[in-house]
Parts: sequence; structure tokens; C-alpha cells
Amino acid sequence: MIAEVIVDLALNQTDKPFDYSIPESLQPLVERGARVIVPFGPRKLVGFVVAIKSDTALEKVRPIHSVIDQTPVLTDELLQLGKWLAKETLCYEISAFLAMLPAAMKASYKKVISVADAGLFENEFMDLLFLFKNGEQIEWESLQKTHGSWLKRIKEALQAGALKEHQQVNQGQAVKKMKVVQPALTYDELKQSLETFKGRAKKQRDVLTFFLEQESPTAIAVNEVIRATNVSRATIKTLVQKGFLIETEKEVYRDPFQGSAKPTIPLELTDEQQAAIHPVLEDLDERRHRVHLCHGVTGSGKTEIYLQAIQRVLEKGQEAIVLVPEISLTPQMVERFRGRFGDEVAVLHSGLSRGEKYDEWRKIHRGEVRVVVGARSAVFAPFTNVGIIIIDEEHETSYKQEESPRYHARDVAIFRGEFHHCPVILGSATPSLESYARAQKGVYRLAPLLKRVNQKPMPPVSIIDMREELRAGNRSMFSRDLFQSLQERLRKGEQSVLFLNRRGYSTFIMCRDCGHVLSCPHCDISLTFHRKNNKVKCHYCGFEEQVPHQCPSCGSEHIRFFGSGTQKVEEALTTLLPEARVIRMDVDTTRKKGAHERFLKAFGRGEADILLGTQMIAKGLDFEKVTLVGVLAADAMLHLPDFRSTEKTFQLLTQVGGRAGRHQLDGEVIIQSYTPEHYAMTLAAEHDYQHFYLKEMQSRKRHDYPPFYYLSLITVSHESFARASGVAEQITRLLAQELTSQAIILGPVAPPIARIKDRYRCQCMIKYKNEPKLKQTLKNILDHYQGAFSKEGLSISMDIDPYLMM
DNA sequence: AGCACGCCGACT
DNA sequence: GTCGGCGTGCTC
Repeated sequence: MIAEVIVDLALNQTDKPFDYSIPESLQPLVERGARVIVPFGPRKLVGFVVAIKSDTALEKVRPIHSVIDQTPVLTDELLQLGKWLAKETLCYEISAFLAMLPAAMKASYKKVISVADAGLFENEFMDLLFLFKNGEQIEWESLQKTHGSWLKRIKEALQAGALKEHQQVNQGQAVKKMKVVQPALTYDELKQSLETFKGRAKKQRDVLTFFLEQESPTAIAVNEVIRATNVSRATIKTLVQKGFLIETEKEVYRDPFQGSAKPTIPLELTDEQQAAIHPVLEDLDERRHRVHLCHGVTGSGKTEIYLQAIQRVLEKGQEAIVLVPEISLTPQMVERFRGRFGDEVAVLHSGLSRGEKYDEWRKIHRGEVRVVVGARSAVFAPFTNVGIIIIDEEHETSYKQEESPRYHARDVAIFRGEFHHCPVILGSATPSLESYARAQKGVYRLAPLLKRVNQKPMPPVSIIDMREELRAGNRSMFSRDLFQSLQERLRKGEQSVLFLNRRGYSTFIMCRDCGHVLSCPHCDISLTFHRKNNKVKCHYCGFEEQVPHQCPSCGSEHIRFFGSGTQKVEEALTTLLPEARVIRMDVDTTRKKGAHERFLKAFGRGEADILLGTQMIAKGLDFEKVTLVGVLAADAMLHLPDFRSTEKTFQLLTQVGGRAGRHQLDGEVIIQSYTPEHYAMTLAAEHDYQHFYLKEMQSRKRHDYPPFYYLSLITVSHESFARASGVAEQITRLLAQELTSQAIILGPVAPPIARIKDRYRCQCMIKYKNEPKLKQTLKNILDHYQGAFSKEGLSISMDIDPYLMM
């Protein structure tokens, strides 16, 4: 038999299946979707079996070396999906496969050197003995680093045959093992021997007694025994040595959510909720694929609909995938699912360690759970009988992966929904224009949830004109209204949430004398000040340096921080409202594991009066005593060079507004803006999605943007600006030739950040409605410049449906 | 990616 | 006449 294998080399020339024979002994293990190790030229590589056939057109095929997986890691469905992803996003098939698996399964390769001919080695290469003392293997890589001067000599030894080198394939996964002990004797024997333990060995007696007290003689974790009997590790070791206990290792899962969640029961649905869920349940019963766009305002009970739909899926013996944006994968959210479905739930998000993610993935793979709640990549959960896929906060741009494979989770979800004949629910209070337009056209089914479950009206929103404040002589970052409201909450013992979508202390540092802005020497972007270590940092390449005392341009000492980040707001708060207890949440303060959760819990317990934060506090939070939400700079992102910036602003303001007054107490929202008349502000304040949709659609239509046109973006980068723009120019011309006259081809233009890591960038954008030749043309372009990639460091990236234009 | 093959300049 | 530079092409 012959296996077709996609090898682990992300390259143009290897982006196709290679044929290998299957040795008799491996016959039963080699299955489609399993990973294998295959010889490839002089080395060994990991590969995925994509097909098995009886013969091959080639005359020389080499045999598969070994099989990694007992059970295939990719189902037939996922293999198909990988192929589709490669075609749609213009990535290599191997990249698509790897994107579907936890990072812990990514293989690494290293070359190791060991003694081949001991006699020859001792005779002729005694000088190398210190390196190869006791038949050790040495990694080539570390050798290069630590003993560079010996490389030449080692090469001689290799040539002479005294040393040999070979490839080591490291599949890199880390199964966590735990030491467990169990009695080596039967209950009665144990009881008897306990009586022979006389005199001093009290601790050992304690341990044996502990085992006697157990209901069944199962293995117990060493740590557990130590804790329960209050003995030291030495005691257990002695008992093992004496033969009373047997020590073994047991595979364990790392449990990121220790303990169980409080069980919750299904709530009675309102009429509106009934109307929204009913067609979904129908789809489930009829095994029909449809996409439901659940447009539910904050507090309308979307999650309960998800939960009850999943309930039905589980009753039917099927599985459910729930996607949640990374940022709102808060413990609060996870608890709701674990509370309803308990141990049936696996969780996948970036807060987990590599190993933890791998363990959660294995639970899914082994069929030990039937619900997965996770961020973008959880859409690839290796379930075999998917009953529903839910994407919460459907409009979030984090569902689009910004590196290869540049896929959108929504598209993958729909692919899988079609495959499994199951419904897909897209839920949002502020659907993306793309999705809402599709619902309007009847491609998706619209399920509106426009009432809040608790009948509470939306909180009143006021927009403050910050230009007005300035004119009135208020130069602080708080308007008079906001400041007054904050004071009032403090007095009443209620809580406030302040929202700012910038991190760090200030956005940039400017010289007041000459206007010089500190910028990164490698990227065309200003440096961001971080107070913690008094340094400025580039967010694109990581460049870092001490803040200069003098302006590097004119030598003036009047160097100042501009813009206001969360740190600066925090400082202002402590000066203006010294009695207020403030919790600041941004990327910097929540970097440590569990910090996010800790802050929110503390705020929930009322340990602070004001929660100040960035993006991450915009959604999902639900605190009883929050009655004021303030947005400090609502137009901060309105003017970003991105056609979605208006939409994003509207979504954010709506989202943030939903945080106030969700319970007994009435809430209020204050938005500070320099462009208060902008419709993203006024319509968000009126909670008027419909109107915003119409207005924004007009603007998109005028400018030929999605959802009226599809978009593709090509970014060329090179050390030399001329080369980058030259290639972009060539590409533009070629596209104009190949595509229909309907396509709008823009560029080449320099993107907002024209240089990153010392490489100049140039872009070309294509707007189109129907271009059957587009993907093929783009692929041809990639192939054409293939040679130039490695040779002269040219790089071309293609993004179908980009969400990040920078 | 690695590695071999292969074709032109500076050396014993 | 040979050693070695790295351009080109292949790996089932």
C-alpha cells in the first residue's frame, strides 16, 4: 500500500502530497489523518497522511519510517477543510494542518552528533574527547554556539567516520505525568504487616493506615498522600523501597479550572427568545445547515439561547463548538458553560499554557467532552459529530487570523456547518455589516432580540463635547460632567467603569521646542512610553531604549509625553480623587497569569470604586453596582486609516454602554469626544443599530468597500524601498491584465506604517465582486516571485478579506 | 529548509 | 591541474 503524505515543510515546491510505501508492520497504524515520520532527502520529517492508495506512478518510493499517532489527529473532514483553507487563503496545505492542532504538537528537528567508531575516535580525535565523554550525543546547534572553534575539527571527524550525525525528530508534545503510589499488598496482608511495624516508624504506619482507610486500593497521587497524612516524601520513598508501595506514573490532564462550577438550570425563555431559538431547534431536528444571525442587544439573553440550543445538541448525542473572542473569554463566561454542562466542557484560550491547551485538545480528541468553548482556533475542534457552532460577538475582528493561514473563523464555521448539516449561530449586539447585509438578503436568517430580559431600558447616554470643555478652560482629561458623576458614585458607594482604548503611559514623546517625535529607528512609527522601566518601546519590532533627557534633534530638554494612556489616567485619578480606589486593567497589568480574573473578582467584591481599562473591559462584564460608564476618548480610533474604523467605534461604544445599570440600580453612560456630532457617536448614544447600519452602508457603497465589494490586499516588503515599490508596481500591472474590467485595482501605495523592522512596505489593494481567476492569479504571482524570496529577501503577503490594513 | 550538483576564478 | 565560491534544482 502507498500513503500520500504532506510533509512538514512550508514551501512552494513541497506543497503537494509525496508517495511513501507502508511497511507491513505499520499497515494497521497508517491511516488518513495520522502523523508519520518519513525520510525526505537526507533527513526525516513529520508528515500528515492525506490518502492511502494501492499503487503509485513513481518507480522509487521510500517506506514510511514510523507512525506518531495511534489515532489520527485529523479527521477526514479536517483534511478536506485543510485543503480548502489552503486554496482559499493561499497558504500551504501543511500550514493549514498545523493551524488546526495545538502548538504543542508542532514538531522540531535537530541534528545530533555522536561517536560512530570508538577505536578510530580514540586514536585520531583525542582532542575532541572532552566533548564526547561518555558516548553522549551532542546537538549541532549548541555545538555551534558553545564550541564554535571546534567545528572544523568535528567536520574532519565526521568525514573520517569517527563521528556520525543524524536527525532527531522531536514531536514536542508534553504529556504531564504524575507520580502515584498504591499498596503492593492485598488489604489483609497490609493489615498484618501493619502490626509488625513496631516502635519508631510511626510515619510509615500512618501512611499504610491511610491506604487501609481507602475504600478501594487504587493508586493515589504522591502529593495527595503527603497532604493527607502529613508525612514527607522520604517516608513514601522508604515504603516503596521496602516493597509495601508501588510507585508508578499516571498521565494526567492539567486542569486550568480547578474545582467545579456552580450548576445552573435552564431559564424560562421570553417570547422573543423562543422565536429566536425555535428555528435553530428545527434545524437541529432536521439536520439542516443554516446560518442564524442573532442580533441581540446587551442583556437580551443570547447566552441562554446558546445554552439551550447546546442542551438539545447534547441530548441528540452530538457536539457543540462555541467561539468567544479571546478578550471576553473571561472566567465569568466560562463558568456559565461549565455551570450548565459541567465536565462536558473543554476550554481553549490563550491564557492557558501550551501544555494545558494540548490537554484540553486531547479531551476533545478522545471524545471525553462534547462542548468546547474557545477562541478562534477552537473552530478546528476535532469533533466528529458536530451539532452546532456558535460564534458569539460575531463582529469581533479577532476572529480573523492575521498570519498565515489568514482565515476567518466565521468562514471555517460555515464550512463545518455545511459538512455536518448543522446550524451555525452568529450572535452580536452589533453585527458586522457583512453579516447583517447577508441577513438582509436572506442568506442568513435574522433572529432579532431587541428587548432586555429584565425589562430594564438601555441606560441614558450623554455625549460630551471635549472642544467645549477646552474652551471653558478645562484642560484635564475628565469633562466636568464626568468628574462630577464620578464624585457622585463615590459618595453613594456605587462603582464606575472608565474606558480608554490606549495602553501604556502615553502614546508618544514629543519635543516641545522643535516638535520632534521619538520614533523607532527600524520602523516608521512613534515609540510608546512605558513608565515602569522608564523606557520607550516600539510595538512593532520590540525595539526599546531609555527615555533621553534631551531631544535627539535639537538638544532641548523640554521633552514631553503626549496623548494619555491608562497609566496617565490612573495618575490623574489619584490626584483628583485621592479617596477613590482604582483598579487599572490593561495589557501591562494583566500580563501575569490569572491577573485578569483576580482584578475582576476584586472589583466584583467591591474592593475598588473605579475600574479603569482598555478594550478588555469593554465586554462580558456584568457587575451589579456599576452605575456609571465613562468613555474617555471615544474618537481615538475613529480616524485610524481603516475603512472599518467607524464601525469599530460604534461597536465599541455600544458594547461599553451595555456595561452600565444591568441590575437594580439605574445606570448612566458618558462619552467624551472631540467629534460629538459624528454618527458613530450619536447613533451609539441612541442605541440605534438599524440607523447606523443604513448610514454606514451608504458610506461603504460610496467608497466601494465591503460588503459591496470583496477585498484582497497584497503587501510587498523589501530592504530597499525601490525594490518593494517596483515589485508592487509589476503586480498591479499584471493584475490589471488578468482580472476583469470590473475589478478595481489600487496602488501601489505605501501603507500607514511604511517601514517595519528595517523593511519598506508597499501595498496593492483589489476590490472586486466576482473574479473567478483571482486566486489562481495571486498564486501565480507568488510562484513567480518564489526565487526572489530567499535570494534577495523579498517578501509578499496576500490577505484575502483583510481586517488589518497596516 | 538542507543538500548535492555543477560551473567559473585563485592557488599548491 | 585542483579547491572552493554559491546559483540551481530536487526531495516520494
